[in-house]
Amino acid sequence: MPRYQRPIGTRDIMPEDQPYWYYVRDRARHLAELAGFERIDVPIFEATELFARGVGEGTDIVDKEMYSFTDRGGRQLTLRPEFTAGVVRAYIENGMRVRLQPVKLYTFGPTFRYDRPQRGRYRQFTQFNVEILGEQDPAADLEVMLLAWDLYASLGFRDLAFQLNSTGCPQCKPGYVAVLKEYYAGHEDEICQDCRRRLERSPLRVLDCKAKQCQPIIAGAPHILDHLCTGCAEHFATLREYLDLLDRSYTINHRLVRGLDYYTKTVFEVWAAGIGAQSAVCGGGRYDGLAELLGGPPTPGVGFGSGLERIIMVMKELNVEVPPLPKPSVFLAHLGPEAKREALRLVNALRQADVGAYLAFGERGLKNQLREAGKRGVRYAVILGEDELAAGTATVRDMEAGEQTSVELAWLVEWLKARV
RNA sequence: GUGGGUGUGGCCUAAUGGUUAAGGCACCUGGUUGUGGCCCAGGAGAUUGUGGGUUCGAAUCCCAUCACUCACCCCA
Repeated sequence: MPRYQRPIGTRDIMPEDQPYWYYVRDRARHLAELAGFERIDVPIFEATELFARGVGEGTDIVDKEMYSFTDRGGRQLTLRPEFTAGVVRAYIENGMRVRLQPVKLYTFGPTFRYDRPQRGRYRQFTQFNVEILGEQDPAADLEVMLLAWDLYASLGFRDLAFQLNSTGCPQCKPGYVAVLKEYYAGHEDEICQDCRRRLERSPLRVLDCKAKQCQPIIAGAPHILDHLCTGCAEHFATLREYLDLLDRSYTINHRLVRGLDYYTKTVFEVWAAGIGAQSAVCGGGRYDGLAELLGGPPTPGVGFGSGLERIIMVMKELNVEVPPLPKPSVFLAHLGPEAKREALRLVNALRQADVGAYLAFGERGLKNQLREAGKRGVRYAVILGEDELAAGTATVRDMEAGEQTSVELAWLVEWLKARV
């Protein structure tokens, strides 16, 4: 056992996995920019208070999953458990309300939750995050959902399953909560311990309880969609109409309530197989009250976060191929001190000409150097020895064909550039 | 935070409680002087996660601990 190990729930992303990461980030970036989203980067840590308020006391994230610490100046800070609170903070702090509205932002980065790790869940994970701030049009909800959809589709996901619900707004949510509580009052002794607690702290969460005994109760529970105010009902109906218009199928999920406090109206998740017991690769929704809650001007917002580790896990499950990362296709072998000097000059000239090249280190036999060239997977091995130097040439070996040709040193860079 | 499973060279795997912990992949060297891959030969690499205990004797049994893993809660 090595003396030092990764902290629990963290991972090393090895070179052989990097092609997935490059590809996914590139696709996400491309699609976001196509839709007019601009990149923003916010700090990895923020004031603890921001998340406590923004995400909400009483949520699991705030109650037991935050990586919090006190810095040397006595400030209470927390590694971000999600992006939205920080992005909204940046919107307010940088006075982005004076910009052309809405402001459409995307970002990537590590995110932290102190959870017990399992398949598809890590303490440090990576999110792709998208937000539209300053727009209440259901078309904004649609845009955000389309981006998620198109990203997964372009990454090779099949049978996309969108789960959709509305959680109402401060106008209608309390009324529904009252109805729900009343309904549950009649089943007090049939539900699980956790749900009894949930009824007090965050009543909507009883709806996604997984305990067996609670299932029949949930099945008979009133639907929030039947209790939305006119505004929320219209918003939801319009969003559905738009989704239908664009042929994006979704499932109305009355039990989808999401774990964070700030959601209003639209909530959605994207489910996928292959990520262990978790099902969501993406979760998001509308949060019209969040900016105000954080001390900013009233600003409607909608967005989502998507976990890249889970995306990549699904891609591997589906055997999605990703393009390989570029690497040199030339290897410079040399025999003798004079040849090594020439190799040094050449490797530099090649790279200046934008031709990737490996240099053989040390002083070794040709056999040894060619073996390395083979293992590095290059197309051409350039051999510089006494004979070549005397003739002012290099021997270029095509490693695939096994054929060699003599090329004048003066032309070598050009010769290789034309072929790689 | 709760529960189950698992820890043997870099990776994968073997070893009825009984010699010096075995093999494969990968790695290194060589198979004559300047030619890779295939093949052959050889080499290096492990105080069996750690710490205790039982035993004449422990990779193997027991306890603890750490880690990994799967699941619950919840989420990405």
